[in-house]
Amino acid sequence: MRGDPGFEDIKLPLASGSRRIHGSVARDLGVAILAGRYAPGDVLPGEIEFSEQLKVSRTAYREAIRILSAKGLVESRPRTGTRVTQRSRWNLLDPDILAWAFEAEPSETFIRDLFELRMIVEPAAAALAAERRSGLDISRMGHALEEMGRYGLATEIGRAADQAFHNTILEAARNGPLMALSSSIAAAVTWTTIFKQRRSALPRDPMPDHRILYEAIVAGDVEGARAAMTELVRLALADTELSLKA
Amino acid sequence: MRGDPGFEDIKLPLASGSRRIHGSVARDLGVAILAGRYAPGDVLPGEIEFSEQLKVSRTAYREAIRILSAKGLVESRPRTGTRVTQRSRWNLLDPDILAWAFEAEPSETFIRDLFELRMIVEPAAAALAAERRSGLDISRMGHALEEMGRYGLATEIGRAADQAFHNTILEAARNGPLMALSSSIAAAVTWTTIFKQRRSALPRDPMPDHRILYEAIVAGDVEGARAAMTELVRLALADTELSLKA
DNA sequence: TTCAGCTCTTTACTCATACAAATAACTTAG
DNA sequence: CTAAGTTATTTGTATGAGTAAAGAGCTGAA
Repeated sequence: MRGDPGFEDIKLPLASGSRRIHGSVARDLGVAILAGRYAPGDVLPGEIEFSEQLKVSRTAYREAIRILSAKGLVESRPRTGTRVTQRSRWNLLDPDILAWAFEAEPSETFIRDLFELRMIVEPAAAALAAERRSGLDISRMGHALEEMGRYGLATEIGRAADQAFHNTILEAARNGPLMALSSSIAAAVTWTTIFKQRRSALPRDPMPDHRILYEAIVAGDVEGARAAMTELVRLALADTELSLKA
Repeated sequence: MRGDPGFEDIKLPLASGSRRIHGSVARDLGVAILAGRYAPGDVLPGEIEFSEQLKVSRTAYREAIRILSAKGLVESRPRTGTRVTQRSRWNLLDPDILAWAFEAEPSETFIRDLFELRMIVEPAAAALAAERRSGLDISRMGHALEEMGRYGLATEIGRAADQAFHNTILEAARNGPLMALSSSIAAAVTWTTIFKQRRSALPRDPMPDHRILYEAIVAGDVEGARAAMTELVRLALADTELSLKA
C-alpha cells in the first residue's frame, strides 16, 4: 500500500484511482481496452463468468461496465453481451480515458494528435484570456510562474505550478466548454510531461517562454498571447518528440 | 462478414430513448442537474430514500449514479453521501451531457460559448481536412452536399446530410481527439439547429457557403477552407442569435 | 427456395436482502 | 483544550432469484 514503488496515486486520489472495487475494475478494463487488449467489436465474457474471473461480485462488475459505457468504450445489450465499441465513439477527451491511455503506453500518433489539438485550442484560449483576464487571474498566474521558476519542472510542486498556470489561463478565457476541454488536455499534458521526464532530462529551460506569454496576457496583447502560446506548445512538442526518439 | 465497414447503423441513437431503467434515471437526474434543479454542492437524498422515491431498486439507482459520476457530475463518498460537483469538473463536452443540457433549455451564454469553441476548432479542422482529405472523403462530402441541397435543412434527411458533411470534414482531419471533440460539438450543433428551427424559419440559404467550403477542401486550399469554415460558423451563430432574440 | 412469423434460449437487467467498509461526528481520557 | 478512541450513518460489496429483450433457429406457407 504505502510502499507502492510506482508513482501511481499521486494526489487527489478521488479522481479515478479510488480504491473502490468498481473503480479499479473500470480502470483495469479501460486500460486494457485503450491498450488494445480488447479490440473494437470484441465481446467481453458474460457477466457471471467475467466477474468470477475477476474475483468481484456481479454488482461491482456491472457498475464498472456502467462507467465504461458512460465513456463510450463499451455497449451492452441483452443476448449479444457487452462489446467494445468502435474507436470513433470513444470519448477520447474524457480525463479518465486520457489517463488510461497514458497508462497503456500511448502511440506516438496519439500524442501527436493531442499536441495538434493543443496547438489549435491553447493559442486561441490564450488570446481570449488576454482579452478577458481579471486582476485575480493575473496574480494567480504570477504566483504560479514564480513557484514554477523556483522549483522547476523536475519537482512535483513545479509541475503542479505549471499546471496551475495553464489552468488559470484557460479559466481566464471565460468559456465553460473550452475550460472542460482544457482540463482534459491539461491532465494529458501532465502525463506527457511525466512520460517525458521518465526518459531524459528536460533539454530546455521553459521559463522564458512562459514569461513572454505571461507578459502578453497581462498587457492584454491578444495577438502576442496567441503567438507566445503557439511557440510554447511548439517547443513542448519538439521536446516530447525528442524524448520519444531517444 | 459484417459487410460495410463504413456507416454503422445510423438509426436513432439510443442516447435518450434507452428503456433501461438505469439509463432513464441517469438521464433524468442529469437533466435536473444541468437545469440547476440540483446545484453544485447539494447532496442528494440517501440511496435508499431516493431510490424508493424514484420507484426503482437501489441497484438500478446506484448504476445511474455511477454513470453521472463517470461524467463528473456527482461524487459519492460513504457517510457524506452523493453530492453534485462543481461545474468546473463537469465533462461539458460529453455527448450525453450536451444532450441533457439542451433538454434543459440551455442558457444563452452556454450556446455562445459553444459557438466560440466551434469558431476555434472547426476552421482549424477544415484547414487540416484540406491538407489530408482523400478521394473517398471528397465523394462523401459531395454526396452529402447534394442531398443537403435537394432536401434542405427543414427536413430530417437534409439535417442528417448536413451533419454527415461536417462529420466527414472532421474525419478527413485525421485526428482522433479532434474527431471526438467534433462528434460532441456536432451533436450539440444538431440540437442547436432543431432548437433554432423551433422558433423561426431559417432566414438564410446556407448552401452557397457550404459549396465554397467544399470547393476549397477539394482544391486543397488550406487557408481558403479555414476562411470558408470561419464564415460558415459566423453565419450559423448570427442566425442562432437572431432566433434567440426573436 | 424464400421469407414472414413464432418459439426458444441466451444474456443482460432488475429487484430484494444482508453484510462490510469507510468516515464524519461524537465522546472521553489526558 | 487537545488528541485519541468510539459510534453511527452512509455508501460499497456480495448473493440469489426472477424478468425482459433480442438474436437464432424452427415452422409453415407462398
